[in-house]
Amino acid sequence: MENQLLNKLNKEQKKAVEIVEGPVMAVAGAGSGKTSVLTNRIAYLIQEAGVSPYNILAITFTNKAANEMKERVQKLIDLPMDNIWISTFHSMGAHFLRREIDSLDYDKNFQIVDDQDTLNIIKNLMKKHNYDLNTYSPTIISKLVGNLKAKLVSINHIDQPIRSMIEQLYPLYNAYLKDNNLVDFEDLLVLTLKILQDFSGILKRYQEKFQYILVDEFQDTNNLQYNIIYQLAKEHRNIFIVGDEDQSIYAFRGSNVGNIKKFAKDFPEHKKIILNQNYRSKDTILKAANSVIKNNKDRIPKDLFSNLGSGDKIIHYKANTDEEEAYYVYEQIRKLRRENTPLSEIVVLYRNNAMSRRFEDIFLKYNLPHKVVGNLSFYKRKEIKDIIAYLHLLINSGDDYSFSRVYNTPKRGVGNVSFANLVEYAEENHLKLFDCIGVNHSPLSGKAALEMTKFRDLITELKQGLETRTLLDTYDLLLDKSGYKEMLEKDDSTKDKTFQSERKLDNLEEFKTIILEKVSDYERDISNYDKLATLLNDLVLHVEAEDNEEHEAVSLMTFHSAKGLEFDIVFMTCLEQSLFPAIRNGFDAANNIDEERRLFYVGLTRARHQVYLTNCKTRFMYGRYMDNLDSQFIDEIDEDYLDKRGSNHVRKSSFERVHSSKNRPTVKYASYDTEEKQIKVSDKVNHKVFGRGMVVEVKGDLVKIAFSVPHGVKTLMKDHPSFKVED
DNA sequence: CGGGTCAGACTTTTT
DNA sequence: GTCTGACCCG
Repeated sequence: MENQLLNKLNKEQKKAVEIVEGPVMAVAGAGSGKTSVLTNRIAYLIQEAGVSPYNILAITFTNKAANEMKERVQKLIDLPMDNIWISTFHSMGAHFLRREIDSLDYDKNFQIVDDQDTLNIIKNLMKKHNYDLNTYSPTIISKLVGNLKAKLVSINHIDQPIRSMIEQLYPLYNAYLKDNNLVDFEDLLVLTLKILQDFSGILKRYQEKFQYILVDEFQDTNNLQYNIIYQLAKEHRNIFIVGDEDQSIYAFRGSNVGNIKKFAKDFPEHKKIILNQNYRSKDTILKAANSVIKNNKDRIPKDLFSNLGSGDKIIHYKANTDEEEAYYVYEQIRKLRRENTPLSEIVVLYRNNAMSRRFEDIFLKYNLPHKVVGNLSFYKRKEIKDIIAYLHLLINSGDDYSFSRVYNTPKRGVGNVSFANLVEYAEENHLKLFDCIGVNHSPLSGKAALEMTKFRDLITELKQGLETRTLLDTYDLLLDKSGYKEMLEKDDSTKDKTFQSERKLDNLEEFKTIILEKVSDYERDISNYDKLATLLNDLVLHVEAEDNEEHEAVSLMTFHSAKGLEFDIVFMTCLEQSLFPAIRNGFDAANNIDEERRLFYVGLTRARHQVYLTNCKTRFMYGRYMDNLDSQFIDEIDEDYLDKRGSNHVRKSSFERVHSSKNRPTVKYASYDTEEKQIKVSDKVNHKVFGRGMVVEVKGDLVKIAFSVPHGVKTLMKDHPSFKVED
């Protein structure tokens, strides 16, 4: 049967689904139906080719994508697919290690630590070994350690004196992890690869298991991930990769577009399929996007096209101030809403999270429903991490890392001195911290000893009662008896604090929902202990509980988080040189610009119907005013596809193109200012330092401006860049 | 030991 | 402008 799995696909897409055997590389442009291809291919493998789900490994970039893919495949076929592995690299690593890590002499119940934990561990190690935290930034050190581990950088490339300190610290860090049975995010990949490389028996087993491998977003894989895939696929060679070099936006965290070329070399017999018919955007948008992306060097030319009609030009609006920019966006959205565009089909994109505030303020002020996507993760909040640490202690009281996090949260009157004594005692006697409480010759005395004993008894009690209570009851009891809840409830010294405490209490309540949702996914007949252990494991990997709130609201997010999404209307905001492209002092400028350009391209290609580009002349940010040039990317869009609006159009002739070779941060005043407005009495101005004021006198080149208290009347040069006349 | 104050930072992000 | 973290003092 020429079946349903294929009949909605075009010729190239069909090919990508039907070639079952051997390596296949699909170059899939934005909006070319990549997800359909992947899901249909998995369904095809199972239903048509008769491959067992057990033999399939599909790797996606995020957990969200993995869940979506599972759902979509399940909709396509009737067969059960419980034992299929559709996951991210990291959760795959976690699964794999749970089964195989004992070959490296770790315990199978290892705990995964996240970046924040890593940073804390490194900070503590640095303190312990008397490194000055001001001379060496723990953040940078932990980044370097991570890079070192992922083999992104060799120790030889690190300059002295940091190099020798890392040479000392790196082994200590690894030893700390291993001693405490901890595994960091990097380890999930590093150790997986190590096992695959060092234990041929294990490798063979997994090669046999994963006879069919699919990898999404291949341009975002790093070298470690590539090698894992290579090891698994090199025998059966049924590997299917999808990628688009133009959408590679994660080089800053180690992804390597070069892996696409590497694949071509390692699997020379591969078939290549190019998907460049776009089913998302109007043609004007695609042409604009093509005109921008073609400026990238070392790129295989590829133009997207669509049959969805040409559509309207891209609108560029340049405002005077950031506030005005946000207001413009609001006004346009209001207009769109009147024309019946659903708010959920509108997105506002910005380069970094700090830029969301202006839009939030205005939207809030005018009551426009909106949601800010992906700011700070729920799981990174202090109260959540604390409570998770408590739960870890219930699983394993010898978890010194969790112990140090919460032994004195809430305050139990156990300070640094007592804790240091405890640590020393534990080290001398080769004991876990928890087991040093209440022993003979205890290192603790007085209040500290008493409080720690209570703490120990609480954990022990809850641990023993784990199977006799429901997990929720245990959780409630924990919040209650640990004093954590009380700490937040009584915390009312200032109004602001009360508000924050309430939010924290809310979050802790919300955590119950997560427990319920996650646990309901697990098999019924496993013990509470196992449920809790699995839950904690899932949480570190940020396996999100489903978000069911499909509010009718405008989305606000960074360009990065928009990847993989699509909207009718896209606002690309804050498009100013040095903000986007974001220019970071010094390194690797040329490559950076290319990556920034890809990010811009990703932004454009999110839109189905209409793109708005906005920016402003003077932006107030980080407590400073700055005047930047227009983003060079606006200028790279072919003029035919651009509609310039607002009183501040940039005249192209005077537009100073900023080439990558001379990219200095342009926190200076734009040279292409619009038609000179003659300043006159009663004009309102906005001054960098003095704020708003009004012109009271014009005399030759000088003006007198009245500012509000405490500044008063100032005499200034007429066209001094420190102030602007407001419209 | 804990609260209060002041200096410094401040892309992007998933796991 | 806002948050975090180091440090000082009661």
